[in-house]
Amino acid sequence: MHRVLMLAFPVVQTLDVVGPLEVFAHASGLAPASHTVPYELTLAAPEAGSVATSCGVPLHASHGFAEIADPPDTLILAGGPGARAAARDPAIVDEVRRLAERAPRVATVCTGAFVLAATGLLDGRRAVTHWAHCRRLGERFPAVTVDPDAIFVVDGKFHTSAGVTAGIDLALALVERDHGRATALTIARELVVFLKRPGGQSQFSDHLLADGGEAREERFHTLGDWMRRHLAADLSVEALAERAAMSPRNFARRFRAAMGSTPGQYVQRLRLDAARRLLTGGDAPAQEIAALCGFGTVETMRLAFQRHLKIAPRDFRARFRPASVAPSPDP
DNA sequence: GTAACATCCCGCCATA
DNA sequence: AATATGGCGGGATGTT
Repeated sequence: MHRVLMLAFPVVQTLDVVGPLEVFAHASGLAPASHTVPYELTLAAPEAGSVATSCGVPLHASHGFAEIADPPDTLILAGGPGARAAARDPAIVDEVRRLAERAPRVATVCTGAFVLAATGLLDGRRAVTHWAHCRRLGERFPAVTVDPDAIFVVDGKFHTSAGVTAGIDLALALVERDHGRATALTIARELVVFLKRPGGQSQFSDHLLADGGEAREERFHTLGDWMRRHLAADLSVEALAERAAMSPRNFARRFRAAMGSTPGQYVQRLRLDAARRLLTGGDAPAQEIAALCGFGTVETMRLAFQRHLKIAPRDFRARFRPASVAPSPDP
């Protein structure tokens, strides 16, 4: 059993936390062996109560770092709003160093690189972080060589990655090393389609986590959280604007600036996300799933799947259902 | 597959 | 003067 531990500072529902974890979670679901699961996932945060496990992957949440006795096989440091602050907290940095020194493999996503750099373990090594923070990383940690153009950088056992999609790429690379190219490609096929438009240009790109969202735009992130839990509600721009006490025009504009995608795109993504989890995670009828996720009809859901994933919900369920539930997997 | 219909969302500009 | 906001038009996109 390969243990993967992700540390987040703190956990919010951001893609740099969920994305890489989902890669490993799907790898677990695709395990051909019947008894062993290739990855055991744990998510931890420095403050009790800040762990969110609602992202649809099986997580064993633990609070605080000090109680984690044994270093994992792979240690991942997530980025996000609190990462740069965590890098200034000596207690947190000490705990991270203790784990990172002994873990055979260490990876960072986005601004998670700041925490790793603060431990001193990156001194004399090459690294990368989110493009908007590369300069700051180099200034704050002069002993680290920052490569601003890289998507992800591997130096010894240390892996650093740029933005959100880069974190997913990095996780895929680790899975590929562990289980081969075929497994990694199968996972990529499922995940990557969510991040690309049919034409190939990036739809939900790195600036989802761009700097602006550190505290000033907190309201949009909490709204996004509410939306995730109320997919069947009216999530039109007009309704959301009213909830945020803004005019529709201004709401749409500022939502885009804060979240990196337009309200409509964001809603669509949340609904597809929830639907594909319900499809692969249980056997509820499509009609029920469509209703739960806020698709007016099963036909609407079908079109949305077809448009964004190039596959019908029925086929999606058949293809990605975990091995333990599948009738008979064919090679 | 098509068509009618609804909603989204971005540029432009006036206003605060 | 400079910036944020709100209304409008209408092509693009999504829904039924």
